[in-house]
Amino acid sequence: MKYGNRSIIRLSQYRNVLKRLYALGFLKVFSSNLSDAVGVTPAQVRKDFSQFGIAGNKKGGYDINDILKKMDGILGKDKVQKVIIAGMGNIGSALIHYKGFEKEGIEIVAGFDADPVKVKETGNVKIYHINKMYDFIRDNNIEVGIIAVPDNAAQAVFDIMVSAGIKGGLNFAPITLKMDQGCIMRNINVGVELETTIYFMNALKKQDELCS
Amino acid sequence: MKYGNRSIIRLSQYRNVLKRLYALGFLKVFSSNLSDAVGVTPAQVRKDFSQFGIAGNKKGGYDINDILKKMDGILGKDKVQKVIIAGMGNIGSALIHYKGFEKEGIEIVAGFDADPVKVKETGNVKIYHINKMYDFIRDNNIEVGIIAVPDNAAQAVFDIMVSAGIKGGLNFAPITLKMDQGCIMRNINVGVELETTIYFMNALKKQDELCS
DNA sequence: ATTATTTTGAGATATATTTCACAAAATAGC
DNA sequence: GCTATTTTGTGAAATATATCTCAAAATAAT
Ligand SMILES: NC(=O)c1ccc[n+]([C@@H]2O[C@H](COP(=O)([O-])OP(=O)(O)OC[C@H]3O[C@@H](n4cnc5c(N)ncnc54)[C@H](O)[C@@H]3O)[C@@H](O)[C@H]2O)c1
Ligand SMILES: NC(=O)c1ccc[n+]([C@@H]2O[C@H](COP(=O)([O-])OP(=O)(O)OC[C@H]3O[C@@H](n4cnc5c(N)ncnc54)[C@H](O)[C@@H]3O)[C@@H](O)[C@H]2O)c1
Repeated sequence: MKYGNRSIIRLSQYRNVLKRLYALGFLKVFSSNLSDAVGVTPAQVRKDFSQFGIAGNKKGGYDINDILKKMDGILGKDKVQKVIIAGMGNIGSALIHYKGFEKEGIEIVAGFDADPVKVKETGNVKIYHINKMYDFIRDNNIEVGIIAVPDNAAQAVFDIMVSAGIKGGLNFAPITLKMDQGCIMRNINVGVELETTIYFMNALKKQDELCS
Repeated sequence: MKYGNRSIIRLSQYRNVLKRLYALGFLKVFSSNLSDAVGVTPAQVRKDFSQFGIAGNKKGGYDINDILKKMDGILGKDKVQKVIIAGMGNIGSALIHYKGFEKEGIEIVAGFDADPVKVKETGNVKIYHINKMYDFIRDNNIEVGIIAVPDNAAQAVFDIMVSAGIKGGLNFAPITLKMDQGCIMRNINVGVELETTIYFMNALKKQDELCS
């Protein structure tokens, strides 16, 4: 079964909310509760769930524990996913120090950098020189990589990742990586996000001016 | 004129590529060049451009300088956009130290944090205590804010931002902010992005197994 | 000057995504 | 047990987004 892009994004969001609800002691939830929390319509929630084969109880809503299990299955949350990061600058360090991934079953296992000053092979999560990345990926069967190097280094670093066995991950560099099928990278371009937001802010302002 | 969400995102991407091309001395570009660089189809580029009222020359392609001017107009790049950040932890510091926004006409003018240790009212971009944020936004007519505080503080901090005059920005906290019309926040949820990527990686793997 | 080639521009078509609308099921109240 | 109420589940309709196709324009070649 193949699900839509958007549906999977929302699935992950639903799951985050549900885990919090469950931790608070809640046992069931209505589509309208979830829709409020995630910022979509109730119909969207029900449509998504129906697509995922997640069933509720008419009048009784959905059983949180039940649907969390189903979601974990769909998202492949049965095993911890090991992730590496290339580039230990601003973004790379922020990610490697973030405590929030662990409880999502995502473990950052190592960082890599070309700058010897950044290397730190002691401590909790070790930072190695970039020329050790290929072997590390191979030896530890890493499949997920994060690109946090400057744009001009991104493609080269990514190519090494792929040749070593990386199958996907995130790219923070403001370029579009070239890759073959069989590899899935998602771009996070903060600059573009900001520009886009500012555009829609301006558009909204103009619209308001027209109405008044 | 109202443009689609996706088109504006791509517009910002096209613009990034075009600025690089122009810096390299290129004067014109074909839809297929741009589509390669941004990872879309040439038809998509032309459709977007036609929607934006950006015209090219049949056989000669598009004049980079020309269309950059047009894009700047659409994206409101005539003036520098001042931005503040709430939360000077991992993500907040990464953003405030990033040098790449300036050349996009985006200026991070201040950071704010509840932790007195993080406050640093000397230096290039100053970091103030969060209780100075309201006045700062008011006094400096700031309209764009970035939320980089923990999830449980995000809504409260955002409400202060809005009451002081913020009209939009980015939210890195993994929650959906409640807001009225007239305000546009874009969520950047790294955890969700990673989960989604991993899902599609697994889906791709399963598919490959079937084919082989 | 004529012909061949390239590339845009846009209507038509296809696909993806969201919302609507309401019957059917489950529960609660009396 | 019967009735009223709530909420799901899902086709159908609406909207949004992307691709296809090809005539027309611009240029290059001969
Ligand atoms: N920091 C931000 O807020 C921000 C915002 C938007 C986009 N980005 C993008 O994210 C990426 C990282 O940004 P940053 O601010 O962390 O940059 P940074 O300069 O702080 O860090 C980059 C790190 O990569 C290392 N590096 C350089 N070449 C390398 C190579 N070939 N192999 C391994 N490591 C190498 C550098 O030594 C450095 O430590 C950049 O592409 C940037 O454009 C960052
Ligand atoms: N760092 C990451 O890689 C990452 C990844 C995904 C999501 N996030 C999200 O981004 C946000 C920031 O993450 P982080 O890693 O930078 O966290 P962090 O804990 O490093 O930083 C948070 C900062 O906010 C400050 N703060 C707390 N309450 C505040 C308040 N009421 N007003 C002002 N400041 C306050 C803290 O003092 C701290 O400096 C969080 O919501 C987190 O879930 C971060």
